[in-house]
Amino acid sequence: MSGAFAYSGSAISAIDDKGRLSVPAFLRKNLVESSDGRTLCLGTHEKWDCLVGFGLSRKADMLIEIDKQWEAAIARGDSFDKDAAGARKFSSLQDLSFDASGRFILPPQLREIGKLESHVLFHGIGTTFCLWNPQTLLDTTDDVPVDRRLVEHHLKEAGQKSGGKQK
Amino acid sequence: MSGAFAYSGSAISAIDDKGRLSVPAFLRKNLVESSDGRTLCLGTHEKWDCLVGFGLSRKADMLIEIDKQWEAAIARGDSFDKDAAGARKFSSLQDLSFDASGRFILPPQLREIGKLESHVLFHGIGTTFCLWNPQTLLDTTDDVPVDRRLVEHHLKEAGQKSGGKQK
DNA sequence: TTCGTACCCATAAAATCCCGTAAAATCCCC
DNA sequence: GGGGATTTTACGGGATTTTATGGGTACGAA
Repeated sequence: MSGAFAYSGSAISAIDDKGRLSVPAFLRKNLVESSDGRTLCLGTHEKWDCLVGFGLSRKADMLIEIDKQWEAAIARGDSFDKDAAGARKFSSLQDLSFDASGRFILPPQLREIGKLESHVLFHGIGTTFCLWNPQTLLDTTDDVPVDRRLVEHHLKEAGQKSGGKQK
Repeated sequence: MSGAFAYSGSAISAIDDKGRLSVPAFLRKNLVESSDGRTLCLGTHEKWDCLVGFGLSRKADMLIEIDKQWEAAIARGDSFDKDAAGARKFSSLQDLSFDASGRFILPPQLREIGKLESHVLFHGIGTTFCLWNPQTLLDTTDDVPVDRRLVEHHLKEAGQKSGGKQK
């Protein structure tokens, strides 16, 4: 079923002057399969200071999930606020399509909330992946289990590139 | 089935002097599919201080939901007033059609009830979407789970635009 | 006639597509 | 298993198309 996608790995990617950035190649295949096209769902993370992403099919799963909860509740005679559940899950989610070369436009709201500046660290965590400002990830005091050495490596790499280009 | 439409994301849209406003592009495709044409169903929200919208096909789903509630109630030995449920769901609903450029006229009653003034925040919550006065949404004490940062961002954006234009 | 509404045109801004390039990853043949 | 050849990637930049929105106009109902 659609839950068969396990996102893993990490990579860094730059945001250009037009606000575009490319989906790292290692996520792209998964996204294309899971979305039946080049679509990426992006939203704010409920707890962490980053964005979350996944393919379209996960949205359908979320809808089904809510429906199941509702049915279970009415069977018990309990009330269940579908709209509240939906708002929590869907309100920040945007469907973005990326072009043949793998790039999409990062909407300014999400960019601001995710504190994303010049570089974005993509970071698979299983059913979803996260988009971090690498510095934020290093500085965070939240309990985000990542190997800091990896982040530092990516940061160094990104620094070299942009450092080399800014003449 | 028709429930395949998951409305998500948010955007702000302005009401012009004629009372027209445009359906944000990200909702339009869904609406056209779900309505087999350019139709939008709009009504008041049962609990929140906003309007609800969706495509035509959702009306059939709502009937099914009421039926499920009724069946669940019978199974528990409770009573369930289908007519009351129907009235709650359907009486405020209007089918509106939007033109080729995506605009429709907001009926004055709905506009008043939804407290909609110059700008409307469209806000997908899964099977439906909401139309809020952004300020009302920020001020609300109801349990409406939204990322306030998003609403604030949209408000700021809208303020800049209209602020710049009002000479 | 006069209002309300659908339709048409115009425009600026934003999103999408297309083409080019250089670096990195992959292949492949001896 | 090395090293050049080919393919993929990550970007930059320009051209085209879609949006959001203002404003006019014609048509049907009151």
